[in-house]
Amino acid sequence: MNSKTNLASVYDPHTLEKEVYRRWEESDSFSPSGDGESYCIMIPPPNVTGSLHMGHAFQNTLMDALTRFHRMKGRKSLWQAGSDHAGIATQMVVERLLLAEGESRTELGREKFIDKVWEWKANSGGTITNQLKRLGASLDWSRERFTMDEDLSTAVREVFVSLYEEGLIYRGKRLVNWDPVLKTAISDLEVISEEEHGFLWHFKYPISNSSEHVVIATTRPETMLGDTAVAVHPDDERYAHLVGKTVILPLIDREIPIIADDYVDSEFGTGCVKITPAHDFNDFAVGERNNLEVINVMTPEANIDLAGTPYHGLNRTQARAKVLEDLTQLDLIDKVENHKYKVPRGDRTDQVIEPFLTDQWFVKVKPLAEPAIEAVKNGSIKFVPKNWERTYFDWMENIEDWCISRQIWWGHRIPAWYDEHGNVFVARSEDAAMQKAKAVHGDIEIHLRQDEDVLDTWFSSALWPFSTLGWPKKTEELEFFYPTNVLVTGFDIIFFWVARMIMFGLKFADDIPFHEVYIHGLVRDAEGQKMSKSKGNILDPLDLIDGIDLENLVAKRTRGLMQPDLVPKIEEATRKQYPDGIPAFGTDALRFTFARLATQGRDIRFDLNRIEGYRNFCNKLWNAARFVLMNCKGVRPYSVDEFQPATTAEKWIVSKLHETTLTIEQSFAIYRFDIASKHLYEFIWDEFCAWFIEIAKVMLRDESVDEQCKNSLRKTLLMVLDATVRLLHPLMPYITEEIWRKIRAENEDNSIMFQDFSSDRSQWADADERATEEMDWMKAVVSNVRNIRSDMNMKPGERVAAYCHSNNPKDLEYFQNNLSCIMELSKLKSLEKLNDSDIQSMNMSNTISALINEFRIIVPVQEITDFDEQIKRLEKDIDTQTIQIRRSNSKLENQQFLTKAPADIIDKERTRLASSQKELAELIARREKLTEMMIQ
RNA sequence: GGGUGCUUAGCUCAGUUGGUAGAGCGCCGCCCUUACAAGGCGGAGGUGGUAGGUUCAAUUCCUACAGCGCCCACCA
Repeated sequence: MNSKTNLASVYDPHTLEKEVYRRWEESDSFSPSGDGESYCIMIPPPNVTGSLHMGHAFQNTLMDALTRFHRMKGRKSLWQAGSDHAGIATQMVVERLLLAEGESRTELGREKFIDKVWEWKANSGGTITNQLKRLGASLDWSRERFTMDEDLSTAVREVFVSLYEEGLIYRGKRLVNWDPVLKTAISDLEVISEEEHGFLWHFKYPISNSSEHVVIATTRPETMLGDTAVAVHPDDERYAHLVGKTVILPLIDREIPIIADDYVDSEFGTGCVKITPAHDFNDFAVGERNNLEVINVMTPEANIDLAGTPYHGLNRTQARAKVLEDLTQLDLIDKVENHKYKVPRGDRTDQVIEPFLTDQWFVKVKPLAEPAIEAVKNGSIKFVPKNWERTYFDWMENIEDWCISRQIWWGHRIPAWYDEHGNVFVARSEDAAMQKAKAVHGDIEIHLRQDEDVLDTWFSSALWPFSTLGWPKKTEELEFFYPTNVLVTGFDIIFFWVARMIMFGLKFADDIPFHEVYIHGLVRDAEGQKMSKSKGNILDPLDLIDGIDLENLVAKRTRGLMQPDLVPKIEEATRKQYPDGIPAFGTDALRFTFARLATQGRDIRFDLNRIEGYRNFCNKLWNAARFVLMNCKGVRPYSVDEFQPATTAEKWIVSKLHETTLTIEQSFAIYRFDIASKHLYEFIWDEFCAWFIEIAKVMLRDESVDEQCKNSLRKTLLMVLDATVRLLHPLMPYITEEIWRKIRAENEDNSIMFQDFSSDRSQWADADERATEEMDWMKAVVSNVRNIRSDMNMKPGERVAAYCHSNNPKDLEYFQNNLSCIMELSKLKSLEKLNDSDIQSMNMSNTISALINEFRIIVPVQEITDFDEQIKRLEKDIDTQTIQIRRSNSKLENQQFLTKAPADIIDKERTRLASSQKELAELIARREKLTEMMIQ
């Protein structure tokens, strides 16, 4: 019996959490159940190569809280699990592993390499999903999906073919962002441009048949090998006479025209620009306008590809050096200036990206973007916080076609087949392509070759909200859960993912993919730095849950660094910051910390002090539960109907509970996890523990309190604890499950996960005003006595006698009702009520008194040693009140204020003035008293 | 260059229809009181980035400026 109803004496999250999660999983608690309205969240599928970082932990805590909240509210809830094949990232990981074993991707060949990737996925791909379980994530694992699953691949082909047939996917030779290390095209979004130091070189290009030359400026000397024109602004009078003439391109001796084009900024450099259409996006556009030749001078590796020249085979750096050297020899360098400019680098490789002319597949995005813009404009989809909508519009309204082909192997292969003549057949399968081919060629033998490229990973991600639910099949799940309720994600993938899901959802699933988009901030370290491996400031959420010793932490932070020379610095910083490693805080504390920090529109700084505080909060709750369970043995869990609070304190705590419940429900509805967690914390710690339990202790111990009343108290203790853990469950699933199961120990198999989040207790709110007034009065009396005690340096345990006086009937009633609580909570030996004549005759020297409304409480004191300090403190309070009175007076004397301010504000000001005056009188009296005592 | 966010107690941050400010941690003092020292009680600490404006009244609305940050953009 005891083991069943008692909680372990020490809060130990570690064993508790594993056991609880195991039970949930075994009882299949995460699948949608019940017959309520649908609630659905799609997990942003983590990369299959990933491991859980703080961002994931934060984001998934919020999603889990939402899912649990709505599940408890009775909705049939699905949190869809799954992961993303992450084309480039995964290919790089597996390639690196192969390399370590002495194998290479190219030697292995496409088929075998892909087999290797699947093999790797089977062995190591589940890391992050297992880590999510440690977070308490109630994802429906039975529905777990992978973007390369057969069903999802079918969806990808379906979408591709449909778009192609509609003319919204096309293939073409375009200048694209080319990563020369990966040797693939990447999208605009995958290019990160950062300002770097460089030079602006001024070259002299000789004018044909003339001794003159023009001076052009460039940051990329090596691309001059591919120049096909020099351009000036049409209105630039300095060069007007040159337009139409030609220059001889140095080193190559190619004759190229001088043209006029608006693109040129006359103010910049010399006002003459070299035009290299094959290696610059702007120049490409200029070339198209002016019918310039497009000369590619680079290989896919970004080496110079000019057979017969001395530059052939040189890489970019070498080529630049040689071009500069050769031009110097020819005295064609006019000058060199320092120059800051933006260098585009690939987000995966950090290598300089080249504009490169290749055949690629593109999505024509504008027609898709229009309805997607409209969906947000008309409020069908709401961003939270709303200001992200502007970011969304800015991008969507200026959207460029999306390059979706990638020259890698791991991914969805493009469903396009070519015959020997270069005809392309886009179809859902090779057979279907063959049929299309035969329709063209007749029934002859045709050899089809599938396109080598795969699709951008984000292409399949864009389908995630409906492909995971079975689309293109019309499944029940699709019907029931789509559109989903909310997407929880970071601002960094609004363009990559959110926008594309909206476009594709509207296009193919005939509806928006989600009603709301909750954008959360970035998790940074305690100093506000972005967490990154190379900074060595990464916190692993699992280390916060389980704890980690210093040596392991150092090892973890310094292992596998891209720049090994950073090791000593990182080690030193880590040893300094965590001399004792990181203690175990437990999942609930971590989750609560995230919730508490999740303020809107702001990044969050993760500070260990914060999580420690919330670990303490878990401990507080744990011990409060222990107290309740210990004192309520044999008390049957109440039902709402039979609940009838007997005492004022009960009425008060129940109305507080009701108030808290409402706040939390409202907060969840607007994604204010910070507000919800704040109110939970305050209710539990400052109301339930600090006052109600303390009152209950007094009354349960008080022999004059009858048994019926005590039983009512016990029921209320249990009832409030029960209700509280349910309110807390979405944020702290483990500890609340454990406590709740002890409360409801009669039913082993049940889980808090499926209990009502809150019952309708609105009828209890009626009790609150009276009860709250009385409780506030009692708290004020106790606080005042405590204050006097502390000021007078009385020992906390020392019982003192006290007296009180009031002629107000209400005070006297409250006094009667709360006598034992006041005495116990303020550690009084006695509390004698004085009448008017007692007060008159009483020797008030050596006493300190306080006034609560009209209720005066008088505490005799001895042995005051620090009069000066006490008087100084009083004088400060006197000053404060004096200033307040002056301020109130000046307001109340201001005719403008009296005529223009609303009546309630004026009343409030009058009340404030009155209470300040009363307070001031008290303070002055106390000061007089002290002065008097000091003189004695 | 365009956009956007932030600037409130030592630190990290709250403050939703304008009525002069709160929390956690830290700090100071007293306590191991039978749920909890991962605790209890009490306390100190803020000219709300700067300068104007609107208003009886501004942390809250408007303008300008400063500092920090982020996003977007084709200036060689």
